Amino acid sequence: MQIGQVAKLAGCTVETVRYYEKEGLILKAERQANGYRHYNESHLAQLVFVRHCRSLDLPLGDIQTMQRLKSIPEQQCHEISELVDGQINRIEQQIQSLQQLKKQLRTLSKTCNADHTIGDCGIMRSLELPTQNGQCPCHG
Amino acid sequence: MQIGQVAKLAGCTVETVRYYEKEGLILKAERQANGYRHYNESHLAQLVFVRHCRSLDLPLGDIQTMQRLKSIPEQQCHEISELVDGQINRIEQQIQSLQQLKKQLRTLSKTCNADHTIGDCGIMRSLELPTQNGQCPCHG
DNA sequence: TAAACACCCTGAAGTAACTTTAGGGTCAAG
DNA sequence: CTTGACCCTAAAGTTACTTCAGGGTGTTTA
Repeated sequence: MQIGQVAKLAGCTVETVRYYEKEGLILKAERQANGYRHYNESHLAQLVFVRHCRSLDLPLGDIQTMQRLKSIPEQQCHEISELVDGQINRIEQQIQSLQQLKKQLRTLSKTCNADHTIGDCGIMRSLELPTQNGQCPCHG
Repeated sequence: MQIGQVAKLAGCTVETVRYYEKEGLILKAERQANGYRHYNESHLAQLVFVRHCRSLDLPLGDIQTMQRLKSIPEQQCHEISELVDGQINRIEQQIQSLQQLKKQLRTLSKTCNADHTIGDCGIMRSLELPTQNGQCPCHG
């Protein structure tokens, strides 16, 4: 199969497939006589694996590690769960900081609750204050 | 004041200050005889404004717009709240997708709850499945 | 007086994971 | 024989900085 088909089956673009090949995340495709890349089932499996990991936002470096581990199936698997758990922790931290951001933005938004001019706008006034020492409503 | 001081007061690095100048987010600093940048209170105010916006993760483009608006204080301020509300929406979407990610990762993590080898690891097996049509536990 | 040290300068490259652009070749159908 | 759908490469762009290489300035201290 050609790159367009393998990309479609894996749910990504052809550019992404070429990018993964260049970065060594999937094996280099064989070439047809005309120079087009040719893919088989095992290429597709690799690509599906990478995309599955990326759908969980695992970094490409972690995916490389996963693939290395996959090639030694007799080894104990704790490294795998460590990678996944590490990702869970990162995601949780991101959620926390986004929730704080949202709270701050909501507070800020409320300082402009009426129809008025920019010169009188509470949002603008707040943004002119430093974020330290609780001088502004959002970081108060 | 010199760049190191203004950076310290605004809570960022000198590199960031130079970067903002290059990008036109703050006015170009005057230069001393030795070529060092020289800052006054209004430079500091600009920098504080930019850093305040950035602490809310507003994109630099939005901050540019904010500054343009600040220069026409007689205009109605709805554009300001639109920018802030747009940011709130983006943040909320990010939180949503991160929470889904977390759920998927938790589900995945549970498929490896015992001491075993990589060849038998439920995580690895799940990652080999495509994410569409609920064939894997995490995207089921 | 010279060395050490804390500042400052520029321009370019690096970061993550792609995406976009520019410029072009291949192949089947009409 | 041209149109349209495919494929190719290399390089630059995306975001908001950070890091690096290489070098100047200014004060203090031995």
